[in-house]
Amino acid sequence: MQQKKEASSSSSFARDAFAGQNTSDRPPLVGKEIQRLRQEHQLTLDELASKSGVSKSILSQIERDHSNPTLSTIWRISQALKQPLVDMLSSGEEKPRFEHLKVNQTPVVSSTDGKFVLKILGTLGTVSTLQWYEFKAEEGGILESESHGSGSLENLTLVSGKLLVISGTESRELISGETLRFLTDSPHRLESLGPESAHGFMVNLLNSIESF
Amino acid sequence: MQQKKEASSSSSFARDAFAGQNTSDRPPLVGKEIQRLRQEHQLTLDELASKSGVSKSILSQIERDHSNPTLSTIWRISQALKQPLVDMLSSGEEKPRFEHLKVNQTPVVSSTDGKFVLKILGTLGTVSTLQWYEFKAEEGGILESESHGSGSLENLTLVSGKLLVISGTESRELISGETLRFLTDSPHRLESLGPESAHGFMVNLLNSIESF
DNA sequence: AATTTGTGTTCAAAATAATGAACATTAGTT
DNA sequence: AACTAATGTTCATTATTTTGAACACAAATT
Repeated sequence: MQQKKEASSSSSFARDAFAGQNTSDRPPLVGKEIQRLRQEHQLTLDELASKSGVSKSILSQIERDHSNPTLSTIWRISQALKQPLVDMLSSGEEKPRFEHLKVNQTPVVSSTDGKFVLKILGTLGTVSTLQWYEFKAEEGGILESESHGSGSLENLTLVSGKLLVISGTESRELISGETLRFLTDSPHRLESLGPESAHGFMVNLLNSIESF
Repeated sequence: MQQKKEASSSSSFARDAFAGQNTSDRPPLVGKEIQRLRQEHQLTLDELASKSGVSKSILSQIERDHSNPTLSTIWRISQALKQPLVDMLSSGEEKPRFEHLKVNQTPVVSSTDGKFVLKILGTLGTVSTLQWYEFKAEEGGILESESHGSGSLENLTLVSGKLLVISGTESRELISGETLRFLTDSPHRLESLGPESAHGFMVNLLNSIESF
């Protein structure tokens, strides 16, 4: 179960198979990105190895694209670098696109207390690629949302009122006239701070790889 | 570390190490997602195997999370399923980021008489063209637009006021709260009828639609 | 019912990713 | 310069993914 060509070089992976730059017909080359992140964190290979549990020899090879890492290896590295796995692979990945289109009705969603009303103005795509909304919320009105999936981007414009936006561990306060864009690949929450009722628009881009 | 049990089973990967559901302290389990996509595309393991170049045996194992796939393997599968690689790994990833646009950072376009003000809330893409706007128009304010190209669709929501929309030979009158979708493959024109100033929101999809 | 056809699962073997130790290479000190 | 410390690369070995063929099972056909 061993021995073939390549006695000296431990692998023929990248040099032979993936010589060129990633032109989206080859697996993404994560090497340079990982190296960049490691150096940004001021870590040596040894340090990253002990932090991630991945041996430094394979780290060295991966950084030079001489090895084809497994999912768990990439994942352990991304954890050690506190970088979402997805971001490490996204360099040189495909761009957002719109596929099919089907225009639906415009349903209204409201919170249980009726204080937050969301009007879906339009939806694009069979797989929900794009949605846009108008919303109005009385003081204390809250909208809780689940994750919309990786790469999802929400664009919120507040016409009037005051709004608190919480996404992941971060939060922002919006005042009238401001626009906020944020990734919605984690649960998030909107809260109208009042006293004036909040009124605004939202455009949601689902599965758009490119962040802003 | 050395010496594992498991003589008969080809791998000890998932059953032993990643038994539970992904609680974001383990590599993402892509199996179910891949299987879902394959079935959505109505492909058998054999068909996906030949499309992707990945052997069906390993496909079977990956779908049941009995193997820890290689980056190139995941990538080949994602290509065959026409699914961005990143989306297949999306379960259990998070990374919220914000871009906060202050009031004065929002570009504004206005007609020469200053009666029609268009606020560009956001633009997506050098690739796929999507734009959305907020607008306010005093009585008599007019916005004239050239054709946006075949298949372009404009989605207009009026928050307040009265608006006349003319596209090609057709025209519609909008009142507060209404939404209008119309093709903009010919010159078109918006006019605020007053007396109250018109205020609304627009989403423009360029070259992405056949009909609605 | 028996046979064929289609589909997913397991098996033994081969390819290769991952590991720890040895080696090479640079950078910093004496 | 020579020595040392720190960092990255290569080597030999081990562990695991990947493959193609054989297998099991079910659905459809005869």
